[in-house]
Amino acid sequence: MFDSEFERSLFDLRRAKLAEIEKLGQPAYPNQFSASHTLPQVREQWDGAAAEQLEANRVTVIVAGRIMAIRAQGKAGFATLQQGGQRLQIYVRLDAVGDQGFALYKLLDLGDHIGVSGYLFRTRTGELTVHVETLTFLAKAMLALPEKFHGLADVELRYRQRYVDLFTNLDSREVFVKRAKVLKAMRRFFDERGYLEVETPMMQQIAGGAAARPFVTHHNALDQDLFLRIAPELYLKRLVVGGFDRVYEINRNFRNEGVSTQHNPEFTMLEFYQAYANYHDLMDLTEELIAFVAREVNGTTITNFPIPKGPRAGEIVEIDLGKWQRLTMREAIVKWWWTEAGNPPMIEEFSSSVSFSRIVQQLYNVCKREQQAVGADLDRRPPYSQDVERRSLTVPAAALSLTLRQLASHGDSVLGQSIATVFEIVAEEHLIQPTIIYEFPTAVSPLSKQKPDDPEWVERFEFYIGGFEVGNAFSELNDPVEQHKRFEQQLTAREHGDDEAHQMDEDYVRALAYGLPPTGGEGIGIDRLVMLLTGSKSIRDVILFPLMRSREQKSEIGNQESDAK
RNA sequence: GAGCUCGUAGCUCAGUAGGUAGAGCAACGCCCUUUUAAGGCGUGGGUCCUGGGUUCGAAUCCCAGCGAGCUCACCA
Repeated sequence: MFDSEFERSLFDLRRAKLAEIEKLGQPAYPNQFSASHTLPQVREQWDGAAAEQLEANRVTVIVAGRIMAIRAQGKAGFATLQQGGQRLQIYVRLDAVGDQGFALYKLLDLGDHIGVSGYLFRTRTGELTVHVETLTFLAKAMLALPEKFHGLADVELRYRQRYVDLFTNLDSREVFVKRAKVLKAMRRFFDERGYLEVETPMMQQIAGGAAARPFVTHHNALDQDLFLRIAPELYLKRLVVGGFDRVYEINRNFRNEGVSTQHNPEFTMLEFYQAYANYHDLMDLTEELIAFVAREVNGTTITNFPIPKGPRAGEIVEIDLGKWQRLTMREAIVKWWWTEAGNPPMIEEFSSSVSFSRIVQQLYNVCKREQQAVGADLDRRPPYSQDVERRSLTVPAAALSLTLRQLASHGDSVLGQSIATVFEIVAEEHLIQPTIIYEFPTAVSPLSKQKPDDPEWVERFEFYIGGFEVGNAFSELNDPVEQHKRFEQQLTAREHGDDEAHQMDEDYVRALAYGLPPTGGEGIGIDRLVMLLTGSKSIRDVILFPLMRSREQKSEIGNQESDAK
């Protein structure tokens, strides 16, 4: 518990002060305090009250809070209490609180919790202040608070000791208040539209519904391995089969992958399903939902957001969550086609691996030329921010080169994957303003329904904001025979080394065999949406306790107990 | 998994032509009855992330490790 001798001796000192406080007749750890107002209530009600008004009609309040600043001044003194994210100053003077009360005041430290009763007034400088008449000790801070002006700035400490971050950095607290509002707004949105909120298994025997590697755990009594879910999708659709036409679930998914400013191994996802709807209905619903949540949380659809990745990383852009554009994946590739690569591809060229190879080759040639122009030593890719002009071509070059080889050896079976790769390379960085990208290759969408007129493409869309994907939706594949076939294709991919390929789920296919009505379903990354709405540049800033590598624990408090006697 | 950057007092940070460490806040003592990053006088507090190496001498230079941030890869 203690990081140093400094902390250990401070702890001892505070214990001694606690003993002194008890001698004054105040319990060291009282178990209750009845306040008349919270600090936010006091501020709301009397922030506008003038000094004369408070003098004429004396207002007595009983409030509690944590001491965030304390300034003793001889036989009087001030302190600033904090509660509910707000602050209120108190004024303590010997002739008002008496010897015992003032003795207690002198034993108080930064971080202590106290209760006071007294009347409101304004100081010379006009600050609303409680003129204290009685002081009640509530709990002691046994450790030193961070520096009062800068707060806790070390990001590692802010994540590991979030409890300190939350009361020292009120901006941090505000993010999580907003996060709660996001969840509340979403529930309201779906509840009002007749969706049923449900909870499906987090521990699953087959981790399905997404392409990702799962965490494995074990049930002792059943002696059976289980997976933490990577998505609730397959269970939610079973519920639609069961007759719950509209369901949603907001809960954690777990994916055994790296961490980044947009990824945490456990993250919160909203998934919802609506019978008799298709992906076009969901596009409308998505635009409505995001704008609704933005207005509920921020009062506006405008948000200022620091772009977290890509060539414009760090740039703060104004995003209007009420204004959307829609493009097919193929249209997006054409729209953001590199001008250096010549004329953009024609739609027909996406339909065979031979013609698509030529498209990929054109992009790859640009990378080669640029690399040669910059210099042959460009094996290592310069950071985006230092070389925006060059479009930082080594990584795209590597991906494009791999794609070319795959197309050459596997032909049409990797066409879908290749198109998705090209989309990410040319288009993703441009998707700052809300954009729906629809029509995905069937090969990368094992759970989506094909377009009636073109079985190589599915009725699926993803939406992008701020340069990253926020949600994913599709018309659900409800043909059990086709679903079984898609699972088998995934198994083949798995055998070829794709350990993120979907597993076979026979029971899910059986559920479909009972008849899933035409259904649209969608998943939205809540953490990312919260980032957008709070202007946070890292997902860790919107997760209370992000995953951190474990650290050695130091001496325990129990040891200190015995030492202190 | 890779690259770049960082790690000095409880906190926020100084300190490189290599000479065994400083400031502010916090703490402790004293003064001060309208202050607010209160003020004044005084005091204590550091395995300079860890382990090696170079050197007469390392917070500083080199190597390895640990932790973190960022960028990238993977994904939502």
